[in-house]
Amino acid sequence: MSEERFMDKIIEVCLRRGFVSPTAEIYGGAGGFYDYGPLGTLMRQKIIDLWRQSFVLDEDNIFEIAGSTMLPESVFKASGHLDSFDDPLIQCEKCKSMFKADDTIKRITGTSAEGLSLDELDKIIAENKIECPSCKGPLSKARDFNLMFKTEIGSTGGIKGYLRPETAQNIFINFKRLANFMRNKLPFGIAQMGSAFRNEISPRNFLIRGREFEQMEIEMFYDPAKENEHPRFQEVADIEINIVTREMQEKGWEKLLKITAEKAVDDGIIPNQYLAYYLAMETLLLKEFGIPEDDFWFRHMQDHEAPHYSAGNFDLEANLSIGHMEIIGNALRTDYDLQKHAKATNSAFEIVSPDGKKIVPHVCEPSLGVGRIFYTVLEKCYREDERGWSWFQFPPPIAPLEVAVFPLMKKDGLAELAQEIHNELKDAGYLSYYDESGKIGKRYARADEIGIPYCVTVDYDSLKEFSITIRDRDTMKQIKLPIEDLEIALGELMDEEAGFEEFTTGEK
RNA sequence: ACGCCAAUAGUCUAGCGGUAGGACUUCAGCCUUCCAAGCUGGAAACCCGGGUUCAAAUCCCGGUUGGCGUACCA
Repeated sequence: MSEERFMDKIIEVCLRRGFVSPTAEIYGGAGGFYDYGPLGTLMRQKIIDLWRQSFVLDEDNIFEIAGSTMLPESVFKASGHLDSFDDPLIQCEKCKSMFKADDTIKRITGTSAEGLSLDELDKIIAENKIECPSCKGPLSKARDFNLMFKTEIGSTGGIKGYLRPETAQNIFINFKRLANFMRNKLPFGIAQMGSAFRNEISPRNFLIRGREFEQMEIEMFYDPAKENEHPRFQEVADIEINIVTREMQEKGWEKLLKITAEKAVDDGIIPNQYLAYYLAMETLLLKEFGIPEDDFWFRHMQDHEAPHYSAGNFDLEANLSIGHMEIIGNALRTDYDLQKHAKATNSAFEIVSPDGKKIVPHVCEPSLGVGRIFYTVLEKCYREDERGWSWFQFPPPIAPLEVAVFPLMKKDGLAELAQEIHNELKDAGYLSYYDESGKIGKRYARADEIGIPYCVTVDYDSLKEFSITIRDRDTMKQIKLPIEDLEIALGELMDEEAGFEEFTTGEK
């Protein structure tokens, strides 16, 4: 029997407390699909909102769109996804290795087998007596191996459609309109948040690899001749980021390279300012989410690991209980996609610069996985200590519920006053939760378990002298305040303008 | 995708041919003047389909889902 995985503890809380559950569970489920429950939805939204604030709304030259998840085949023909996603595969019956059928045939016979049907491929393999390239075992029949979900558009099925395997293509195919909207002035960025779909062979590891996943993405278009003139680079120049270079990977690394964004660009470790800008921004965002800075880093992907469109990826990997997992992809897509779509539609995807030069912009793409970040937050915020129950140390800005209001007991008018305070907090915009059942200690435990940062307790002093008590989730310490100061104090605590310590030492 | 293993209330689990049991949770009430598991009562489960059998949660077959290993993850 294997011992309990850390992930199982996280999954157990997720199921029990309404964070995440499998889709279509009552019908046996559907592998690789998950539903966010009541608390999960609240926290997911906060994660998205924080990304949106710092990556989109705070920028003057970035706007967000919401594109369709279904796109016609022509898009993926042009983008290269059909070629690299839709492969006939053969598997060795003996060693179970899988190979691309056409590649294997070409290697053995020297003639191209691209675009042949499965039957034709099988025929060639049989005629040439091709065996497993690694163990000489017998090969299975060729199987279509389609990583994209395919369907037909329209009742007669005249047009093939696919669920998008990445959100990015919506932006590229809207480029002309978007460039016009952005008044044809580089640099500009288009953001998008939404679902993408990949029909994974075997989805595993909960939210880490599902068949539907959400991405928060920006396509940042810039003039390649000005790749080191990001308008706001100076604001992040001094941010220290963790890097694992290709060289470090070859030697086997133990320590992360910690380097400022500016120095990394100057030293040629990160190819340009646009990419470095986002590595710094992501570092800041993940720290805001409560992920310790030593638990994630940017790994310069080896050439063979990078996607077909990428001229260099620095993927953010997190140190999770199940190993090092890619949480964010950062790609330099160059002008690959725009050129492909321009060619396929027989048009030009260009921006005319002030000096009259025609430029096909290059693209820097930070692509953040919502579910993966969500899961990483759960793992990194999970706590077990002497208090006897598990709890989540969510940073207040992403806590699914922000404050819980309890009457010490439900008699003597305490419940009524507590309910009133709860309603006022809701009116003031807090995600407040009211609970009067059972003993107070149990209610604290319940609140801790789902990471509510502050509990407000109404006791007999509240009736006598209009005071309440705020309990801090992290320290279990309490402070007593006049009721009228509650909203302001909570505001400062939630925005992390004031620490709980300042209140307890009487500085506030 | 292949191989091995597994699936019982919301959660964790006992049972392994003949009335499905516990713990936690939850609900109603009692108790309770600040950190879960005090009392009473209630609700709640054998993954799906087929087969064997007088009788299947239990045995067999298929599927689904999950874990591990290999593979895959542009």
